Amino acid sequence: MDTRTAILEKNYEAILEKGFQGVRTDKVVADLGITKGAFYHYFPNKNTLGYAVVDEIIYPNFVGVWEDSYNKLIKNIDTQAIDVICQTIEKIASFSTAENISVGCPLNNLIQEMSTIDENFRQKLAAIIDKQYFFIQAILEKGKESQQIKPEVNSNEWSYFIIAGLEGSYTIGKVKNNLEAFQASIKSLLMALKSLKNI
Amino acid sequence: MDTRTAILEKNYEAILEKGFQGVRTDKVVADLGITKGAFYHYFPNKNTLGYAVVDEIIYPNFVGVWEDSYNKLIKNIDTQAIDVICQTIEKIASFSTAENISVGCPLNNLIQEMSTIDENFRQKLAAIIDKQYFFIQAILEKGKESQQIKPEVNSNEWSYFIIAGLEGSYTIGKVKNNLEAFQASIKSLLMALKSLKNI
DNA sequence: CCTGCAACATACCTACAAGTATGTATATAT
DNA sequence: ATATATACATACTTGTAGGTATGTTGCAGG
Repeated sequence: MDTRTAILEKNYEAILEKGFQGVRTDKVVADLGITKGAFYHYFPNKNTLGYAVVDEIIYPNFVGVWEDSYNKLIKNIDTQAIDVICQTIEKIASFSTAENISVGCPLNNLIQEMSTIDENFRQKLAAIIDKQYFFIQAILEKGKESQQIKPEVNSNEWSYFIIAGLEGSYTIGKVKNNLEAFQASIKSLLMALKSLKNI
Repeated sequence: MDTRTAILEKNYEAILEKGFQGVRTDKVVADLGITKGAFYHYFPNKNTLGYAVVDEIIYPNFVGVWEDSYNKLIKNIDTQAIDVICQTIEKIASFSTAENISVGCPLNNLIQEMSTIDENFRQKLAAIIDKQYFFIQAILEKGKESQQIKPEVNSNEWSYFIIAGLEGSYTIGKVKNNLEAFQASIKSLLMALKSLKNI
């Protein structure tokens, strides 16, 4: 792996543990056997590193799953839209374990920490939410078109709420350091979604 | 107002703006016309100030609304449990404006920023969530007892999910710096809650 | 009236995070 | 073979956050 990628990924891990402001880039890259010089060769400053982590690691990770699900739905036209969403949520949730639940959701963490104090961060993180929203809303609209979903369901409101429910569940799991609480919250989210189905 | 309270409240405001780690306590108290000496007279260190903010400001604020609602319900026995919850959420949400939505939820912010890097913070913040959970679950159980709520509703799962939905909605509003997105998400939460009513 | 403590102010210290300046080895092009 | 750029390492600088040490003032109690 090239050095720049290694720096990015190690810092991503460090951000998960300590938060962006808590990261000491020189100590992080020391774990890679390299020094400050290498870091500042690839990144002009710490903030730029943070932006790169968001754009190159978090964005593809957090948008990709929803994009995949959307593609799955339009290819497989008889698939239930709500089921696709539920499966995606279950897939996302399955990455959480009792050991890692306390780190929370990387996206959520950065939003809370950085979006008020750095406008660049805010915009880049908002772009991720916007893309997630885009695909979820498209899925919901597909479901409404094919009469799988109740017509009174507002896809705009529900798209935001699905993201909110997910992120909020991470918050619960993180602060309680408890996987069961996270999963309990997710279960209600899934149940609420199933109630949107046309009977 | 006494000096200690003034220090607490000013720092609370600063934490909202900058996050706990971003707060410079000496600059904060300078706005009060006092100096570092006063701060360290009342607090042994910065972390202890943070704990006091959580215990003395955030806890009563964020638990109080749910406690009030619970008390309202048990006094007024013909009140609908779900309606009480929805009204409480609406009340909480009504504090958010286009101007302050970017600040996010103080509780949420601190959880994301501090709960992984300081176990004391985590426990104090978790205690708030636990109390909220306690009252919400009690309200849901009351509703189930009096057959206002569908029997298949799991009050444990839904209590967490209500908190998650609220906090997650704040996250959306904060990162998008957009009150409408926050309110849209809240609307879905309210709709989901109403679907729990026995018909 | 004087003693002692509460309630601050002022000045100082120390660690360290972020960044800079410079050096050097290796590869590549000419 | 030489020049040049890339990819780092090393050493240094600077600002400042957090905390300490030492005043100073005023008032309450004996």
